Amino acid sequence: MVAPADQRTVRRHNLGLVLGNIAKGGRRSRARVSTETGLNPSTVSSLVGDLIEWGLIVEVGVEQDGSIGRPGRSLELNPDGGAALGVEIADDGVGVLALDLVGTVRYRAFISQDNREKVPAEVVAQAADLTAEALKAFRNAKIAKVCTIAVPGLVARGDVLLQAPNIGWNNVPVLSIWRERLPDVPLRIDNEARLASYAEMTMGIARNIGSFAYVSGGIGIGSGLVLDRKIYRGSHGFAGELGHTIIDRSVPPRSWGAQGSLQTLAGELALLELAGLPTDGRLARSDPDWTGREVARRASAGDARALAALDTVGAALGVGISNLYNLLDMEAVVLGGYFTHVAEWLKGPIERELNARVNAEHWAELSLRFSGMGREAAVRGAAAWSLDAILERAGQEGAEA
Amino acid sequence: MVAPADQRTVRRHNLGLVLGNIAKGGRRSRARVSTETGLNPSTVSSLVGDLIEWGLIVEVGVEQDGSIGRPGRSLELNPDGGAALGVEIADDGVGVLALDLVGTVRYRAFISQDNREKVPAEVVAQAADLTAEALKAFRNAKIAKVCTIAVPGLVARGDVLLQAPNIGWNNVPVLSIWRERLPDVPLRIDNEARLASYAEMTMGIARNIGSFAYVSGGIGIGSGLVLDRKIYRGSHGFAGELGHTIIDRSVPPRSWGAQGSLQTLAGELALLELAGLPTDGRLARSDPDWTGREVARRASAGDARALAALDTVGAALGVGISNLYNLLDMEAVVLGGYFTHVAEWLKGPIERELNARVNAEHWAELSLRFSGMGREAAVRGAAAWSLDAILERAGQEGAEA
DNA sequence: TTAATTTAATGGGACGCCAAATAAATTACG
DNA sequence: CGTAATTTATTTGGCGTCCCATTAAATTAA
Repeated sequence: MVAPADQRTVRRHNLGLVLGNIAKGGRRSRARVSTETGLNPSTVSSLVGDLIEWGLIVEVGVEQDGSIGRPGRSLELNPDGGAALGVEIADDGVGVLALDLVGTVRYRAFISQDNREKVPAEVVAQAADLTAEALKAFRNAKIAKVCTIAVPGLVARGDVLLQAPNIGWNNVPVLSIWRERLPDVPLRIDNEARLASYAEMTMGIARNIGSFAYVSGGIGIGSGLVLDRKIYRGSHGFAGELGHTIIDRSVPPRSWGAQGSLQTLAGELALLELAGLPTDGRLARSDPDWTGREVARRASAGDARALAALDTVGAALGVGISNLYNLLDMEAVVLGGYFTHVAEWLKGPIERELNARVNAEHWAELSLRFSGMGREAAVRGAAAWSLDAILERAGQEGAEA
Repeated sequence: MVAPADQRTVRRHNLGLVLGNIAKGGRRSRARVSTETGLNPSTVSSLVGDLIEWGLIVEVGVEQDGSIGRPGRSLELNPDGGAALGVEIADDGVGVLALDLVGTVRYRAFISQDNREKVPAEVVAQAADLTAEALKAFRNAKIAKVCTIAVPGLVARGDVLLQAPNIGWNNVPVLSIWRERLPDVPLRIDNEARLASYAEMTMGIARNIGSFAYVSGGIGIGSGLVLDRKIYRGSHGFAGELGHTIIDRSVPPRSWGAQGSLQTLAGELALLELAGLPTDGRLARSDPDWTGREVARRASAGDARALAALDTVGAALGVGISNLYNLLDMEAVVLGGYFTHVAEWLKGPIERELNARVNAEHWAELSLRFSGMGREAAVRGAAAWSLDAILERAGQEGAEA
């Protein structure tokens, strides 16, 4: 069922257009907003007037670029107009990142701890406390706030963490725990890889790319799909389980995963075993960067087993990615997680497989990239997602009143 | 870049809303349109007035349902308001289907011939001639016409058929050949499986399903992805190559396809070989239903090799579909092509694999269905796609003038 | 025959965009 | 140094579109 449109619809749309133009393009005059959006100057004046009145944007002096004519009055998002919060619950700790409306970091914190041994409700409460702390970085207490939590598992209906195998959580009612602590901060929950992909799209290596997949290497292999500039979640929110995808049915099963799935062939444990390193070492220590760094160290030193392991893992990953391309025909794949530490050795075998298997390759240039955000990808994506929510809601709600 | 909105935007939107309501819901009064769309009765009157003036809808008498009050005046799409044409170029022939705006079939034809031996340009010309013939079924020559061609291969930029392995075509400039013959009929080209999926969504077994995949079994295995009620084409139009997806890297290569791809393991040729039937038999005869019917006949008769072959093929297909579910989390998969003829034997092994491999299965009910449209799926989808194009364009263009 | 009910059309008001005119602030140039 | 040129922002008026309230029309119920 599609909603009918009326004048308010138009206003809302154009408010969002102006706000988005300033948010994405940065400081600029009304005149520039007018030419870039295609809206009439007088309309822009009117829209900007509303946005200023609501405290979303501010006038910050005049533009002094020495050009002819009356100088424009610079508009900017009001930094104190809102708090965009991102929280990450990972196996090795809890992190928080707070952005103001301009996108500058106001607060950043990370508590290192092994969440596999913790009680889920306590960790969520901890995250809420950390968020409350982050909010102190904002003077005005009455501003718009939104928080997004990145979790390493499946989320159902946007409120319950159904399953997070790496930290052993099941059916954690994240939203209701949160509401007890911070009832006035709206919360959204989403999968870690999905939010990381959002970070790559908004401020990472996948800017200006319409459709891509972010593939994160850890004990499991998660992925976030961005199709036509929108996060794709699937009908029930379970999309992107690339690690469970089967690429080699005939391979004998391993102790840590399904037979022939990408994650048993290219996950951290596979790499460790192939490289002759103890797999229980990774499980014991909770540093997610250890495997990548250690294998990279050995490969640099010329360790034959490490090099062979990377070739094998890269080939498996290449097959998985070729399946992605053949199904979804994206423009790029961004690799994150442990993959980034061993990028130089993975690139070759992955591209070898892509070349052999992807038909579209002949016509379309597909691009393989590695994330540059390291461990922060998920929190940053979460905060960016919150920021978008605030801006979107602002444009909508303003038009109501 | 997003376009600014103004009053015309609103009018266009609401025109589309009214037109769509009548198109999808069938004959109804202005009052009903008003309550169902949420538009004010007076607004609906005004919109309907325009649509009638432009010849898109007509008033057909009054509603005589015996209920109290003044009876409504029935509105309906004007059957003679447009011609929606669908053409299919398959390996075994060329078909055409013409719908009027109400969706009733006005013309239907199929020329049986082996297109592998034909010159591509001639076949396209043939299709154009057939379309010209179909147009004679419409009295008014000045109505809106749109034609969509379904082709068994990859289409680039919506105008060139890049590659159709089953009929051996490459780089056929379909659109320009068409323009020489029928310059006044706008043409769209798309992949056969993609259009078949559209048919399943609009009038087939996938009605009311938001996200699903149509998987078509032939010599190759093609698929059409519908995500959130929209056909997904990918960045370059190559999405849905499920057949090229690797599910069993370790399997020895076959003569007819890539090593371990779904299509070498579950395509027609694999089934024939496993069932002990000659594969060159299928290639020689150009009846796409032969394999399915023959194997079904043997399986019904208790032929052990045929039964074993179906089990093997079903298992491979099950793995391929489980990969689809794990990646895209759809609500259903619709099987078409030769699969429909052997549905009863495939269902078991497919569901076995899904059960074992799809994680989401625990929470979401996924559904496996078989197409009921047979060979007509693609043409019907093509015609339906044309119909939608006409209606959409009508709403847009009307508002311009 | 009258009342009740439902449908469709009509007129007035409000909203929001655009276009044109006006005011404001700066540079360019004789 | 003063005027012209240029660009920015605002104001005013007109127009399109939707909604609301009213009226007219067409039917059933009593």
